[in-house]
Amino acid sequence: MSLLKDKILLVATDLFHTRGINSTGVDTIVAVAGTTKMTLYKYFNSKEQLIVEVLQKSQQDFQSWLDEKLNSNTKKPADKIQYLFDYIEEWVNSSAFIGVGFIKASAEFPNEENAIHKLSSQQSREFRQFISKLASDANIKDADGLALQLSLLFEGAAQAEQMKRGSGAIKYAKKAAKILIDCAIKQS
Amino acid sequence: MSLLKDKILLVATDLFHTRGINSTGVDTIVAVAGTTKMTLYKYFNSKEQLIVEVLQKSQQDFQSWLDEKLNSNTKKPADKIQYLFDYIEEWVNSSAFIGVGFIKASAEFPNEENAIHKLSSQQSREFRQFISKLASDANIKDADGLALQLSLLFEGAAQAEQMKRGSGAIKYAKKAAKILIDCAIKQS
DNA sequence: AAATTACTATACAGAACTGTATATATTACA
DNA sequence: TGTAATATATACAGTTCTGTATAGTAATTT
Repeated sequence: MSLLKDKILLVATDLFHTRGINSTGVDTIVAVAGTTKMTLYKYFNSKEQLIVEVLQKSQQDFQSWLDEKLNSNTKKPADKIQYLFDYIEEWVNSSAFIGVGFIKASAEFPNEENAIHKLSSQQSREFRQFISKLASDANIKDADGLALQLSLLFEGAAQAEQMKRGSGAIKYAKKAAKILIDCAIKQS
Repeated sequence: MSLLKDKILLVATDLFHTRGINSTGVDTIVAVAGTTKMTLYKYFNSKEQLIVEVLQKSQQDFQSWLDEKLNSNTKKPADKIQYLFDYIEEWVNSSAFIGVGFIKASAEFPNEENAIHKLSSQQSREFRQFISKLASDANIKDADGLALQLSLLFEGAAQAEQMKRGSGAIKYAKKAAKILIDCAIKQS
């Protein structure tokens, strides 16, 4: 993988989050990345393709980080869901946090037929399925239902952080998550 | 209030939700509204002003509708919070529902210094305060905490509906809300 | 030394955007 | 009938946007 391609992806990710996707032109991206449009269009055949790769990389990076955190925890797999929001809180409160890509992208591309919207929607669904697996590993009966509820808290908290950085929403999301998990366990 | 101004607001609201704010030009708005740019710029001195008025009207309409629903319920004021998500569900599932304006706007204008972002953030805060009042009317101790949690569910569900219309997320948000409210009452 | 590869520099086509200028038509009212 | 207000039609200035064309530079490989 080229250094410049990485740099462009990095810069685009940051600019898309801080200024918005549609409000960020490729001219700005290459200027900040210290390269030219010719190079950008060598690695990405369109701005849409760049957006797609930014979204994919963002989600992969988050999932990898979260997987590692959950696996480095030596407790039983069935306990992982108990720690999910602790790690999400750590992630949201880290200085590197700039938002959840698929949430912003789905707002900027609301048409359900749009490729970027479809990708966002898929990423949201995959993350919910990931939570659902944690829930079923914990022998929770309505794993899908709990996963949906937790994903709402997650997306709501990310939304709140986007509106006001340092809102502290994630702290209350974590509390709510613990309550909902306890409740789901009791019914299993 | 002019009929044409109303028509422009109505059309802009719809287009902003279905195509995105930045992706909707004023030319498109006036074409769909059946008027001209000269008229649009007579009633709104800039596109930004139009966006602001669209957001304000959307939120006012929703709050009025919700207030009326809650007040037409003859039960004690202290019980209102129990019915909040029933009405939110009704609203989300209605055919008129096209999304929550301030959620989308804050995604398209992520800069916290931006006027539209500030308005979105304020509307989100005001809605949370509205829930908080319902909670304190119900003698809930940590009214602000519960209100924050419920607003996360609300915004998360609206987000989910935006990603996939008819996702059913609101049903599970309602269930989660009832659990969180019960839990908050027990601690009061 | 020649050729290939990676990148830069710059200009531009073509489209879309916000906002305005100018002139004209319609309607209401005195 | 005359005047004012309201809306239309149309053109355009000026900017920004994506994507490409063309030419040149720098480094490495054969």
